[in-house]
Amino acid sequence: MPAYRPEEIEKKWQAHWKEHSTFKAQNHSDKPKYYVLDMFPYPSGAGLHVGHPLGYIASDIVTRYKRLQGFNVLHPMGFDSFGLPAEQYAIQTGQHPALTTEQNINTYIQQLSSLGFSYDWSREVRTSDPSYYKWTQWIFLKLFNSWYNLDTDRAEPLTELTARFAESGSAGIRAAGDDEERHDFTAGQWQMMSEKQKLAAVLPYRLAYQQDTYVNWCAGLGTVLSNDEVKDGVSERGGFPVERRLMPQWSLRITAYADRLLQGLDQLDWPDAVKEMQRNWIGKSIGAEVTFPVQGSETAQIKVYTTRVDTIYGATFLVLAPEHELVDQLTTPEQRAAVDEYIAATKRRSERDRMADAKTVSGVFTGAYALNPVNNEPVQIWLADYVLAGYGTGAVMAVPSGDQRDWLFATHFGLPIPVISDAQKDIDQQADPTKEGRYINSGIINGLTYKEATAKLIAFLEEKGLGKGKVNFRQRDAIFGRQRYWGEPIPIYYKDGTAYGIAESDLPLVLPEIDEYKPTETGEPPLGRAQDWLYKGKYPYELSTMPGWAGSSWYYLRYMDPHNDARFVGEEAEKYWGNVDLYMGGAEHATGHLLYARFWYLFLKDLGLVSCNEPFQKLINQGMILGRSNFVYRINGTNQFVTLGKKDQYETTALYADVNIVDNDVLNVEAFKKWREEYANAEFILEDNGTYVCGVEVEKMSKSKYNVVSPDVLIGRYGADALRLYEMFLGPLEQYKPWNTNGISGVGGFLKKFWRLFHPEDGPLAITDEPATPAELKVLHKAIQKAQEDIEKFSFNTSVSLFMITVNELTALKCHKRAILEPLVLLVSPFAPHLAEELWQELGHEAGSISTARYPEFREEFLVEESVTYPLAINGKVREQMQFAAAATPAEIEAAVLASDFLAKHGEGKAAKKVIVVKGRMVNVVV
RNA sequence: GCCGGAGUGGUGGAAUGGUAUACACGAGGGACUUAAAAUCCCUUGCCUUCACGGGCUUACGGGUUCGAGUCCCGUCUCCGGUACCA
Repeated sequence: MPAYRPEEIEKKWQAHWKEHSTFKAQNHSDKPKYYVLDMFPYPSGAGLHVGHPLGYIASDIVTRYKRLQGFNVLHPMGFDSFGLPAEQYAIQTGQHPALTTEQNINTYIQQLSSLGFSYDWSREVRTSDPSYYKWTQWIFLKLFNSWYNLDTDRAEPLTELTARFAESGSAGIRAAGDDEERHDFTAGQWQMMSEKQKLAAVLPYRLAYQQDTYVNWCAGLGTVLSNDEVKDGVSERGGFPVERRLMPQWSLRITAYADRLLQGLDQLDWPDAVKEMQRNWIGKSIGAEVTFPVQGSETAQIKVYTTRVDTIYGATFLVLAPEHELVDQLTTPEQRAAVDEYIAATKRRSERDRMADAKTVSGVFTGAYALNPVNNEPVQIWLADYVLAGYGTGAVMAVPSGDQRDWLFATHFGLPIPVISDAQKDIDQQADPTKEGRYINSGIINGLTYKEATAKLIAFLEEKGLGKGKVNFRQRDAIFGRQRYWGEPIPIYYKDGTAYGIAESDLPLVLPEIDEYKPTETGEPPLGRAQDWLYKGKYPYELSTMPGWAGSSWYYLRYMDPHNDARFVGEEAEKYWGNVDLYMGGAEHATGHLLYARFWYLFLKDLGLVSCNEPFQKLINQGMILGRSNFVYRINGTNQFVTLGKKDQYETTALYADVNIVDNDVLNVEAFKKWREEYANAEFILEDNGTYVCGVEVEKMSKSKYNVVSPDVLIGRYGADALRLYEMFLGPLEQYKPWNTNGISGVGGFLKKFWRLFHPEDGPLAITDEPATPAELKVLHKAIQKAQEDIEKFSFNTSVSLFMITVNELTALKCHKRAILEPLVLLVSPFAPHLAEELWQELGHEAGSISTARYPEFREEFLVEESVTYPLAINGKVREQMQFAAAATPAEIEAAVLASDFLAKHGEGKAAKKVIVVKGRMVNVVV
């Protein structure tokens, strides 16, 4: 083959790999295992743009490199194929989402294959496939049939709980979750209960449970959303408003695992940013719960949660969430109207308004007083919407001298702001939350330090039964139902209004066909339209489906043993593959998917079904590739467009121009006229050199900005190997960086030069068996050393530069020797696998065998130099260079430098005070 | 506000505390060509000088060091996350 023709060799090898299942991974091997995982995509209708493959390319390089290093590598791909877009499309067109999803997946597979990824496609999974979601449902049933025992600190089967109920009732059982939802009973009472009563008693213990919950209701999507699906008060998908609403919902008790999810982070090799985000999301806080009796009431009391119990003597009022259950009871007749008005006003305001308006202080006095438990002083009870019903106890003790929010509130309503520490300053200006100093005006803790005071107060409150130390988490349980069609049916049916899990032997519960993908007339979810959809022909099924993150919470386990229909993953396969060694994906999943997947893993671990501590040992977030948008400037009120350099002479409007008709920011004017009908007669004011120059902005790639670049076009023009190299060459993997198609010609040129080392003048293969020279060996081994170092630290951009430098040097040396070029093919093969596979075969190896070869061995001895060039500096400024034998000692070098005319030439007549010689590096003369 | 991350040529970026600007794009000049594409060669941080050379430069201001893009302190800007969380 003469010239480098990527279009030919890439198709050839892709077909070969497919036909020979080159990358099929075995579940039994003597080799050490390595599991490289990409976050699987949702197959959208738009297909891939150049930003998507970035992480896949990087993980494929690691995969191929690890194979050459002798590992048995698992590198699978699949599809997160349930989801809203397909369903929205179905609503509009009536097309079954399964159909469009299938088409989209086929496009994805075709595109991914054209990039030469070495996936083991025999392990592909799709979350919407019943043979897959059978096991998603199975895990749900396990959650449904488990509770969390705080004494053993793990999940246990519900049967163990009910056995204890039968033996000794609910006494002494410590379970994760809200005890307020549960009732106490004796063993005798339990035995007297009907089945329905028993199930009701057990429900609040389950790890998958149903309960009336405040949810994020999104009317635009017709469903509830979890916290991580809501951004800035609107839905992440579609940007529809979201409001708080009380609804019966299925939830998963992720809060039971909050502490373990927090602790586990320490052992993970993850970016600090992601770990920190998870820590913040879990939001552990250590404080105390304190009870304030209500003045004039025998029974009513208000529990507050505080992290600063030491400031309790400064608490001059309490603030309750407007939704607090005692509000009605507390409100005095005189304040009734004001309170009702305030609550109504709060309800009218959407979540978004409340957030946008965080600075405004609002609140209302209930008229009631509580008693501060440490000194029995009466404190006013107020309502304000800055207190959240869902966090802590829904009530706070306000300490205006120590908390800025309380300070603003007190200032606004003219409440007292007593000083409680001798270290507090400028209390009339703002709150001072200092923990320094000693307490004043603080009863039993006067004169104590922060630590002493906290301990003393908690002991005091515990003794009186009015408080206790308490740990709180910001994280809420995860809402698990969606009122949508295109998701896994929740395997629950109702008998006489009580929820039952369907039998495991009846799984999967297959998604039924329906006539339209909309809610029913009565407002039930779409599944309400299914005809005769009843368990055992008589019991109605749950109508909500699982959220998008259900299937993605365990897919990495299924890849280990994807065709097992007896178990979610075979025991042996799970033991062999263990957990994921390298997980590559976007940072946007930091608090959603990555937290849920860890939660499910810990749960499965508790049940003895998996064998590691954490699912993903190392995580890398690839950065996003941003689009580079181009603009044209239309003179207002005309169809005239003015070039960037002259636009300031006119009143213009910037309009997007498709980047595919712009080259180096120069607009192809004819293509622009043809691009859209309204531009057919456009006129142009050009630069003086006759071109139309466009404006530029870097922003996210999206259709509406006409800045999307498709990999297909670039592969057609430069080849997949060039695209792979170029995406890596753009910059550090984790960084955000703009796409600029122009640069790809650079790596294209590199590949051609590489090819010419084997095929001089683009002629036939011309490789010699001559022994390599020391200079050539040095180039090669420098490359082996650095390529290896770079891959180990995921610095692929520098690897590509390294290859370019290496090829430039070998070209200059006119090197066409097998001894140098054969190892070089191996070095390049993880990056440009098609080219490498072709050359490997030309070099006489079996077709398609490069991935089973061994990585070349680095040998230090070839790098040893006889002489070294030292830069000579005066006071750190380099002035000259001088050669020394590599073996020269620092003393010899110093003597030689001082003996030379170096100081005379550059020393400005000063004498040398000191000479620093760094062996092999440089010489610095201090004068 | 709080928590992360980042600021180096026209652009993407490189640099174990040791010759800043590698590699590539773009730009300028040239060769080949009737011309274009492709390819190849040269120049390309800024200032100064006819030139040799010299000076300056890693967001800004300090510091540590023989020596700082790199370490420390302070300031500014940008990006991401998060936010009445008591």
